[in-house]
Amino acid sequence: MREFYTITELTREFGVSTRTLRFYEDEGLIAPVRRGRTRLFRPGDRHLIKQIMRGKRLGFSIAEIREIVQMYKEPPGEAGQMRAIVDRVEEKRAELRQKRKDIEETLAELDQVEENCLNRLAELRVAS
Amino acid sequence: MREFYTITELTREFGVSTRTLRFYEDEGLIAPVRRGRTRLFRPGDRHLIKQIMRGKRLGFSIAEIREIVQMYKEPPGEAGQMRAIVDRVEEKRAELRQKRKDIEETLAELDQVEENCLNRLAELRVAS
DNA sequence: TGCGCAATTGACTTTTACGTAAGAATTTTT
DNA sequence: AAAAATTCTTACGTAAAAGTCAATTGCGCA
Repeated sequence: MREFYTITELTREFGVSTRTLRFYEDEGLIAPVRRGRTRLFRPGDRHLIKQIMRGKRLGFSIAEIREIVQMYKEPPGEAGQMRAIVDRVEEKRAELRQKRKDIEETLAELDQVEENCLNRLAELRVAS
Repeated sequence: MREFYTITELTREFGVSTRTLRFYEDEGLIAPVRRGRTRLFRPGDRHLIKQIMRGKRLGFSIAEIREIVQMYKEPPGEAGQMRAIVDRVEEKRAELRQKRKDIEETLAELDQVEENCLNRLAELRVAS
């Protein structure tokens, strides 16, 4: 695994602009190290960006994505903190399950649309 | 099934404002009938709103949602049109499958987070 | 050492998806 | 009928998530 990535390498890989990655840094989602003023992205940063993109595809806001990635990296703390995290994890899971249900329903309706189209095509073939 | 719903009935059911429903009408997502100037929403409109909310939860933009609901109601046309719709349906399905994959991955990572927390809690209990 | 390219910061702009407020018209309630 | 509530249109405002532009800065290299 490579030690560092430049910002443009990652913009190409993920199909985003440099502005976007810098914006995510401003927002506290990633924290690449610097050589002088130039950002150097490590594999960990790259993986974080992957998680951010996933969150974006699922329609989570930056704030929500921040919450999620913070859960990933929360250091082992005391019991109360642990329980709080477990609770927040369960909340997010509930949201994700809702989204999954929404997807299944939408897929089912699209199946219906396709079937109607194919039936219609069959009719046209008979009629002609 | 009721014949008509008022705008506030639906705002309460779906947890949105009247502004939002009027906005969706401006955007061509719904087209309630009128009695005078007042909007009357039929069951079909209500169902459309349900689909819109699903789209929103999945992070689709208004433009994307418009595309989807238009596929639902496209009237039976000629063969070329049918094939075009089938293609667009397949595109949307691909997007939805990607989202579903994103959900599975996120759920798996959240499971991991929870497990770490529970392990940590167990450790704390032993140590005390 | 001078050139060009990539990277940086900062400021301003844009788009999306509504929120909010004003004022008039209708409808409903008392 | 008068008061209260709902709805309407129109218009301006705003937060989030970047896009765009300008003015540097620094690195690789011929």
